[in-house]
Amino acid sequence: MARKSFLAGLGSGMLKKLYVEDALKMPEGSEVELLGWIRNKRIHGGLIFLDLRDRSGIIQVAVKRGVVPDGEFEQAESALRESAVRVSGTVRHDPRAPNGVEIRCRRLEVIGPSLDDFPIRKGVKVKFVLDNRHLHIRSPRVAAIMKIRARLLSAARNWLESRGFIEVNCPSFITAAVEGGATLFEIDYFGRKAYLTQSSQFYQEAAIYSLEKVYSLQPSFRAELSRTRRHLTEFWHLEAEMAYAELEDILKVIEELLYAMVLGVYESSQRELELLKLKIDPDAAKPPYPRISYAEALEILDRKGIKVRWGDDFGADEERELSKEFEKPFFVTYWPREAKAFYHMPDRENPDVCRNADLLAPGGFGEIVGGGQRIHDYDQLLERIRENGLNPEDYKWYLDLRKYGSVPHSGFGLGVERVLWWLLKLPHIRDACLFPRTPARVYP
RNA sequence: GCCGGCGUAGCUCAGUCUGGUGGAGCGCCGGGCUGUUAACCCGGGGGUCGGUGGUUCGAAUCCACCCGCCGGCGCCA
Repeated sequence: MARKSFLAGLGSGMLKKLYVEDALKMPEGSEVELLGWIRNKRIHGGLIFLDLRDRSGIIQVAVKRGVVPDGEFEQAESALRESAVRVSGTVRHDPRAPNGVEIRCRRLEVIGPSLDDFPIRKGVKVKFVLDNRHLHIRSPRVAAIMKIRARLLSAARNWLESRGFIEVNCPSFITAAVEGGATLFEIDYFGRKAYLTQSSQFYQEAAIYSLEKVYSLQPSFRAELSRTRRHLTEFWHLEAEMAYAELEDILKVIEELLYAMVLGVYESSQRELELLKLKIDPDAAKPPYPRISYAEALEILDRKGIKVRWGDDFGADEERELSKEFEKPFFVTYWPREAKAFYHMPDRENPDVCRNADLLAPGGFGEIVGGGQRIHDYDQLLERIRENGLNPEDYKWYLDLRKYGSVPHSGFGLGVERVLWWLLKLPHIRDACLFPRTPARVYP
């Protein structure tokens, strides 16, 4: 990398060379220059303590009158929280400093002053934090979650690529529902009705006839007025589809992938997990995962005194109770036809159930992945579309896929924020997003 | 969509039951302070009490409607 960056014209080398976490590890007496933000400040007359934050951590900077030029001392005195500063000085190992290390400042420059008192501080309420999310994301906790999120996705991509899946990018504007009509965001597409996609599944099913094993990672949109800690209106959807694959094949992909994601976070993010006061046990996500059928799930619930009518989906209570029975994520397989979407493949022996599965996380977190085998026969798919009261015209191109060399295939969709929510035991799924979108919130 | 809660200073809240000139802590501003850890001490400014209408001599407070957000359910990843 060229040291003379495009920023060089702005001044004496703005390019950042050192992060706080590195400075914390440097030997006594090292000369350093740090660029960051003032997280907090304590003034004692001729001595000021700054807590300097950057993306990697926080370090105390001691600014003494007489040691730094007077003008710079006064700048430090008047700088409000979250002012951006450049400081240079000497690393001192001092037990009086937090973490035992501080910078004795010799030069200080306010690069970007805070024009107002920074509104985010400890003790603010949920509404205020969410209204000021654009400022709140500066907190070390949010930064840690976002770093982990990036590594989780990176691990997922690496694993899928290593298994021969090819990434595809699918449209977000669509004309027909994948799941059902009620949950689509309708938009005006130059006078025509269009919708925001709720899944890329159908496009991936098309793509397997070209690329055989594909995946995509992009947002899906659900116009559900769901006020719960596990719903977003916009969420990142990791979906994959494989040609020549039946139910059990895709279940193996799901469990291996999830394990790779958990392992990826475990191996890359100990610092962040520590900051979040979390311990991850990768063995608790190690395949194989238990597989219970929908029918078996009903029996378990029945033994616990919870009656579910055959054909009904599980509610929040049922999922929670069921997930208490398992230490690892577990599959609930072979759902009744009437509980699931039309494209799921009915089972050969028992056509009342589908060859599909939901993956539920233990500890009451509920569904994080849904998937299964798709109908690949033209007539069977047409029949199921009609049975569901849908118009085959709306699914013309999707049906077309069954007319030219159709093969058994399976796929799944994984909710990225759901996985993070479960893995990091977050209080709310919105904590897994930089700027969450919920029914009541599209700002900031 | 349904059930519940909340809305008073920049923030966190008290005051509402029982109507009578709006308060505290923190932040901010001014002063002091050379080892703090959410520093501390002294002083100061700061409000359409979510909105509209009503009752009343008088409404943050009582009534009606509306708006916004939070928690849960249903639905889903």
